[in-house]
Amino acid sequence: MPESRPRIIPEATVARLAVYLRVLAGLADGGRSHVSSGELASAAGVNPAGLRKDLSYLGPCGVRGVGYSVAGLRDRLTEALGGERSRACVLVGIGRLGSALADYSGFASRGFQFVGLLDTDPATVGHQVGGLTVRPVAELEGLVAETQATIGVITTPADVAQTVCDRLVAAGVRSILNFAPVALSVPAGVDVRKVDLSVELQVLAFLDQQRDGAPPVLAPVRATAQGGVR
Amino acid sequence: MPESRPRIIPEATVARLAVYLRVLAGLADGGRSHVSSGELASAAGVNPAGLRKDLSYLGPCGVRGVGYSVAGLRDRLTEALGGERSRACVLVGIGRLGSALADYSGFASRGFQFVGLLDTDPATVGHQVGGLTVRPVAELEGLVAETQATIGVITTPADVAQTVCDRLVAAGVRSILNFAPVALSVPAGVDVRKVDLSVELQVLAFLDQQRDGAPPVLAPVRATAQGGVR
DNA sequence: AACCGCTTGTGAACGCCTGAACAAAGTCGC
DNA sequence: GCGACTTTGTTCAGGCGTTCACAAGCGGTT
Repeated sequence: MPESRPRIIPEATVARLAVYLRVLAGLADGGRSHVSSGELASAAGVNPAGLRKDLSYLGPCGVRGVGYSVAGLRDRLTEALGGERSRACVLVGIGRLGSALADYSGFASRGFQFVGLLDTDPATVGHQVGGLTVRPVAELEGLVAETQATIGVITTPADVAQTVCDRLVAAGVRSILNFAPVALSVPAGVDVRKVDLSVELQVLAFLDQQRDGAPPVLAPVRATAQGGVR
Repeated sequence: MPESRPRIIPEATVARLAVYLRVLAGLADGGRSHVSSGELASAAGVNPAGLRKDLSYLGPCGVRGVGYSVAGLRDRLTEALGGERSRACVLVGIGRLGSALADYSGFASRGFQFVGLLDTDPATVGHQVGGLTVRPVAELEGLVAETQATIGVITTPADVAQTVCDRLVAAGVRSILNFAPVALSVPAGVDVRKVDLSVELQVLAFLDQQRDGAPPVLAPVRATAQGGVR
């Protein structure tokens, strides 16, 4: 069984696979044993054909005429997305947002465990957040080396995000989730994903304005925004 | 004056315009009067040619041989993205994440003002968060009608997100930012943008594993830093 | 006034992703 | 045991977004 990696999986597909996995976990808790692509796609908010295409990157994993085994597909997706093993994450910048993330149970339940919380503010250092003690950023390098953390989450103000990022990379972190509103530059071999909250709101504001200002037919209106048809 | 909206602006472009606007605001504060597309693109983490194409949707707004006027471009982007006018937002679900968002200064500075915080938990209702008092969700309809809020932010648990969404839409909200890990279904004419934090982490975990497990040539590695958020 | 360098704006090619139609395959009913 | 129905997996075409490359235009200089 050496193969099973014939082609590479597009990043957009990987993101959707994570969504399917979550839906499947819910179905498994509900006692369901099988699902069709149509039902799964409806729950995930995507097109059934696209869902089947996504799953086909993993090789055949359904039964024609029946559908997909909930437990079987869940296990295969879990393995494809990185396995069960817990991944150590370091969080830098324990403000309001950082505290919320440190407490967010949705991470721990998916195998992501925060092993260190760092901040520069002496008033914050020492506090307990989500079961961990906030430590000074000076301990960043030692903490990463000690815990073998592979993921860094940056929730600092924009002006120090690049510096923090550089230190994380130098310490060995190769995956970074950035909430600071700046474009981080990193060497090749390091992945960055950016979440920009105010940009999301601004896009909504634009769509709102466009709707009001241009009543005549504009873009071909999506029949359904996100959810399933019928 | 004939409106200058000959073509529609792709959503991906709109998201980047918001980023450019933020960079320009920083440059204006720094006293800069002009920028080139190369410098602006570098600061925003995109390709210079793509940036020029994005800006071209607004019509010619630069001077050849010189670059873009910082203040002029900032004003034009501001207008294109919805103007200066403040937009009223309602936030439902005042947990850790909701509280963090209610306090986030990045929203208010861009014209987004929370006019109502709602929660079901009696222990949370009545608390002061970000200068507002948390109110029970029963007041949702009245609040939206009274404040003419156009944007709703959902930070509730997944199982009640759809119900909250339906009530927001029925009350008149036409733009929704969803942090709950479910696909919301809405009628045509309502826009939903979804932020899924655990999916972001899971994509990073996948890329990490792929790097370790498949040393042979994979996808053409981006030379520059920022992968992008589609 | 004309030239030259610099930067924008745009046209075209490339690649990726999405959405729909078709064939393969397995199961249920008789 | 055989036929028909259901559902997957795949193939094909279409659209969208991104990238490269070049012509057009403006300022400064001689």
